[in-house]
Amino acid sequence: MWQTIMGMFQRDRQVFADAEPLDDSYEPEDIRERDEELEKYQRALQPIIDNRPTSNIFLYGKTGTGKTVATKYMLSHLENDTAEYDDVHLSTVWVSCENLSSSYQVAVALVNELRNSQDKDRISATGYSQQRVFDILYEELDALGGTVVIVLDEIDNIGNSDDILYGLPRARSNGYVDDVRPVIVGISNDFQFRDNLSPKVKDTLAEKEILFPPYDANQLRSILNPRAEKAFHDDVLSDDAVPLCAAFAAQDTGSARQAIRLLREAGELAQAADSDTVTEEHVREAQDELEKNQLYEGMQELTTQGHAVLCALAYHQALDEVPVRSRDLYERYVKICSHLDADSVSERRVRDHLSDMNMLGLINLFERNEGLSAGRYHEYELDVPLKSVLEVLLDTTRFEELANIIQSTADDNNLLQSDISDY
DNA sequence: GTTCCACGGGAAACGGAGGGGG
DNA sequence: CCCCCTCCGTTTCCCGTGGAAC
Repeated sequence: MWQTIMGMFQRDRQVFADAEPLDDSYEPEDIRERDEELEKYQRALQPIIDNRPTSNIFLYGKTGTGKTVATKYMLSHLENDTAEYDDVHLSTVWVSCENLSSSYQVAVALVNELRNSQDKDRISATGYSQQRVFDILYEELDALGGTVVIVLDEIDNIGNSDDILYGLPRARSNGYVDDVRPVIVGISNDFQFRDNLSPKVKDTLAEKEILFPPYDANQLRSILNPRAEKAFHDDVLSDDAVPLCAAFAAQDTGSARQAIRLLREAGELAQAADSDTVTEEHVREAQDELEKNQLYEGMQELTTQGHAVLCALAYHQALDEVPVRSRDLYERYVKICSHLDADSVSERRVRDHLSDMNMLGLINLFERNEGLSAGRYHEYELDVPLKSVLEVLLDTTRFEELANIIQSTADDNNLLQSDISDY
């Protein structure tokens, strides 16, 4: 496989002039294909300049539709422009709720964000009561004064623990804060987030909504073109590279992020192959590569229980006993757990793990219904090559031995041959 | 139309690991 | 020291559902 090569790191021919425009954190100076949304956004923020009461603003749209980038753009303009007016005092706080699953955690993150900018001590993520954290938060906000724009990115992560959205807009009318006017900008990937909020929150949360629809292929091309021009040397990109990236991304998610990653990956593949141009073929390879990585990461991030369930399914796959119904899979799973000297979870919980893995695209599910006494049941099989599951399991502590057993079982049944060719 | 089954969503609760604060 | 807080994966219930067989 891998061998040391002399001059392994010698500089390749460069296809990239400046890869930064293809980075996730790159902020373009103009935002394309979002004129209507930006105009609405600007109107929604206007009252801040006019010193009028401002509604909270919610942006809805799937990932990669420009919500975050539009917000960064609007806020930096807003900050610049408020500097002109002495009577407008504006601060902004930005919290990404990506890993925060409750209002409590969001409140802690907000406090820490506010304190961080003033070099005060952070507070820990557990230990306080919720009300205590909210009180600390109100104190910090009050100390800032003026208008504070609070951006809660990926706010749908908090699910139905939405107290923070009740508390913040009412902080002033409830007398928790005196000198500060909070404006919440919520960014959500989930269109139904609003509908699932509790009724008391819906009542208090006067909001303006802005929808960010997915991009189509034409729009993605228009977004990619200026970045591609900056990122690559002249004449490196073949004419069909950008349109193909746009087409793939438009078909799948309509996400600009996906299109950009695809283009970067294609560039990296072309560079690695020491090619002068980035071709259609490189884009196709990049698409495969990214898909594979996503599945691989999905598998690695499973919990021990998830790995055990996956391992059980892999065993059935190696025995060529697929699709397998969950009750048979469960028996295998229990045996695997006792072999590993690990606790086994209930059948109900195993079904949850299976449905998680189905969501990740790791496994296939078939619904069967045999009526009267056989009833309704599901059957499962792997949706990724057995070989790649084994690769992950071999790398996972506690599972190496089992992975080897499964591997030799699969070898006996000649089930790995075809997988190698698809992979 | 009725009957039957496993599925899967939901709710409540648990327990042990994070950590307050007096 | 003790009693308080939240979090997470889980258990243990309950219940509505689809659809072939009766």
